[in-house]
Amino acid sequence: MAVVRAGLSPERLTLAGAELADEAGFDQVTLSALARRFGVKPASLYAHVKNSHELKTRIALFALEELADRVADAVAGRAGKDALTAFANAYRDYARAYPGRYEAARYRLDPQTAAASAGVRHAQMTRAILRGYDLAEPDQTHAVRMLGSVFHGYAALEAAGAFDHTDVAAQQSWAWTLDCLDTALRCRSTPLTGSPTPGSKGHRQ
Amino acid sequence: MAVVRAGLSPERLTLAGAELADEAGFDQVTLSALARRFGVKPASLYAHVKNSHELKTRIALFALEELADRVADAVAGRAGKDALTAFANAYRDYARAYPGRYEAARYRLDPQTAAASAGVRHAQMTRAILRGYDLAEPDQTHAVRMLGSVFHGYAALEAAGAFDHTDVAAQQSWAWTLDCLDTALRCRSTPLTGSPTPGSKGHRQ
DNA sequence: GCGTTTGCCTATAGGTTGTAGGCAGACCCA
DNA sequence: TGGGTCTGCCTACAACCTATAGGCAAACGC
Repeated sequence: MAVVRAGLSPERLTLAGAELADEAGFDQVTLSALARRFGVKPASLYAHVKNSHELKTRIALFALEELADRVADAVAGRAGKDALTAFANAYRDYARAYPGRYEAARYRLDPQTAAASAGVRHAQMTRAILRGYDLAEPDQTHAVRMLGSVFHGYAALEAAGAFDHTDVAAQQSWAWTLDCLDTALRCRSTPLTGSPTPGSKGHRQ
Repeated sequence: MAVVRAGLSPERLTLAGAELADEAGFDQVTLSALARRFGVKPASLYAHVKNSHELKTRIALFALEELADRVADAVAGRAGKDALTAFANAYRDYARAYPGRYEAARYRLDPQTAAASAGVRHAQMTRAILRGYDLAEPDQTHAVRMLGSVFHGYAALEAAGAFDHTDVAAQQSWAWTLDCLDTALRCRSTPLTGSPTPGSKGHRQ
């Protein structure tokens, strides 16, 4: 019987796990299922990943990185509302195209792992977007959190099917929401002179 | 040996499951763990709940109901921004006080179960809040989704510890966000007369 | 008191996690 | 080319969770 090695590696396991997550859900990502996918016994995987938690952590880090790359691509060369929209769409599109990976990206990481993850790039890019809105600290931090909440919340609710029961397209609500955020952020901008009137267009860049 | 019946019932199992979720996380809610909590064998629970999925569904429905009750209490007799803040705080406070139940409330329900759940009350109450902002359809639906996204997103990110790394209190960002939402919604209101505020592109679908 | 129902039990099977140790092909070097 | 080592996947096993089937005794109705 020709014994052919499966060619396992942490990277291949991570990628296959991400694919499995997209197909069956992140909670279905198990070492047994992954072993079946490679035509291998479960115990063999322990030579490449320490345990189930490490595998999931690797998938989470991979997804965070991939998402950050896409967002970075999307916002390159854009500013203001244009950048906000590009960022938001890249985010939502990823969550829709790769639901399992997106779910993985929300896997709880221990603090130091999180600090070394692409999660920090996400925060940095969000701050970059906000440069177009002239927000001083701590308002900028507040805005980072608000945007993160909206993006994640929308993706999560949409994925959960929460928008399926009403006959209004999720796409339209998304556009409306982004428009609303842009307006709100411009209202909050701190122009060098003049009164902060609602709807002031004092954002540079 | 005095045989004392444990007094199991679907309701007691649901409540105990909710408590277990708050203590150890919703993913740790297992029939075995629940059986241990009652000093009973796992198989005994199958006389009261069909399987693990049904138990989790019951906990989810319970949490949705409980959360809806709290929100209803909070918004009673309030309107406008006052109501918005009360709604939002009731929501966030619940997520912080009962993280496991809140997680359970996001458990994926099949469509008809969801339609019969307290989830519809949540949507109705959100619409009630928005009566103070004079939004015509489909803007009202858009706003319902945006608010839901922010509330859920903020609770989820906060629970995940996403706000722990920056030295700005989550409470302040929360207040800022609510203020921002109030402003944005007022900008979007459709007064009987007067010019649309800058930033609104007359999106009436 | 008798029969039925209720409530939890034991026994059992299958699936997933994780550890320990074995074996053979692949690789390195002389 | 041959010998030694390393690598990669294996079997075996123990523990835990889910789920089903069937048993037994207390509780209940009359």
